[in-house]
Amino acid sequence: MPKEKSYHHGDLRSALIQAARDIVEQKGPDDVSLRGVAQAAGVSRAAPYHHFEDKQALLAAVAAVGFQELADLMLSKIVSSAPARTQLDQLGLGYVEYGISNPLLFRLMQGPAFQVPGIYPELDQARGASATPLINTVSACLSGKSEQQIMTACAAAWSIVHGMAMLATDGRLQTLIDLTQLQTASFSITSQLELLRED
Amino acid sequence: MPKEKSYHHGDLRSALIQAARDIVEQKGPDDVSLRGVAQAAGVSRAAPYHHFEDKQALLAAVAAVGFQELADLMLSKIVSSAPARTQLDQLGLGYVEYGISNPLLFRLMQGPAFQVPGIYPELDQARGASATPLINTVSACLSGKSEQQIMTACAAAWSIVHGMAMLATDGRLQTLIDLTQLQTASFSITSQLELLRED
DNA sequence: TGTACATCAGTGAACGCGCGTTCACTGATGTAC
DNA sequence: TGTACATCAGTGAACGCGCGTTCACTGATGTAC
Repeated sequence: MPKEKSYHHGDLRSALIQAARDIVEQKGPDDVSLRGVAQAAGVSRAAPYHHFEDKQALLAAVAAVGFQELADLMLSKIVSSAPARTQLDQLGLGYVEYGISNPLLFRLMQGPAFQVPGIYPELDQARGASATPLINTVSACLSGKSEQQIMTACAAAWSIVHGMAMLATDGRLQTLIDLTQLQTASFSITSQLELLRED
Repeated sequence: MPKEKSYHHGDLRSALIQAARDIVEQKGPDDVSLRGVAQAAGVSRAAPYHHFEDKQALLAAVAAVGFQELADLMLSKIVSSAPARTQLDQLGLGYVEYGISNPLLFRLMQGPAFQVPGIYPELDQARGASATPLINTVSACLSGKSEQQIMTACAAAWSIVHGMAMLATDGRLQTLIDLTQLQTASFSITSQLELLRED
């Protein structure tokens, strides 16, 4: 989309985010270098500094894109006519699926550096947006319950999908179960939990 | 325990693991340098190479210690006279508690580099030992159920405690619930899950 | 018990590398008149 | 419409740094006789 051989790039900021994202997914968050990103974008080493304060700011922008995509995927899984509890399953599967589809980007997003609020507002907003649907749906499932019960249930629901995503992206879950069953629409996360109840 | 001013250290291998562990917990897995570890152990930069093939091997040894501690803590939480389902809660709380108590070491242990089996046998064994109690206890809970059902329940149980530990160490769970309730013996992980059932 | 010698666990200096970042610069763009 | 000029987005060279690792070395240890 940019002009073929212009001195100015046209949309270098987006190109850098995309290049960084590709490198994160190919080599892992720890092996991303600003020089490599600049090279992949076909630009000099110093060019990124016209668009990002430093390396961390670029990675934060990548993480923000990830959170937006995560929220989009989760919401796209919801069948709005379904009961709340089914919607919760759908959201959860979206969460896990995103992690499995973008394992190293997911790792970047979950890194400790990007959990601290107040540093990158864009990231804060995207992170928050990815949490909202889950909270809303759990609330819908437990309407009438106390605020504390709802929050605790949110923590449990979030924990299980987060744990699944993390373990699966590490290949650790595969020693126990066949991951492809997670991708099928008929699989229900919450119903698996019932196995753990006393019976 | 080593002689006060000997040329030879005495037990440098253990001292390096301990020093590395301290630095991991203080500065994070990504900011550990072999030079820093050597310095912390009061030894020259080259000394570690007499005990570890390279930096990665030292970190693998640190991770192995972590998995051993994790397994020990989980097992220590079990009250053997309790019903299997209670034992499962106890194990799970041990898992979460270890993660919260050793957040950065826990992160190191869960890093992708140390999930690949066959490279560091000692690490493989420790990692396996930390998984066994969970599998055994879930099996006891679901005796009579199919192998696949048991494995799926293992995956669910592991996922939730893993997710809780990871989210809690990032400070993300604290926005929802008060973590101190996790530390109380009366808190039951599996019973929280029941909130998510339809009712 | 004493001595020669192999082995082991340290030292200290150095190598080479990739990295984040800075700086003076230059070409392109857009705007005021 | 044409020109002067401020501003912006690039370049390329360089700085300094910390790192993992290697290598020849040396002091301590332990063992054979």
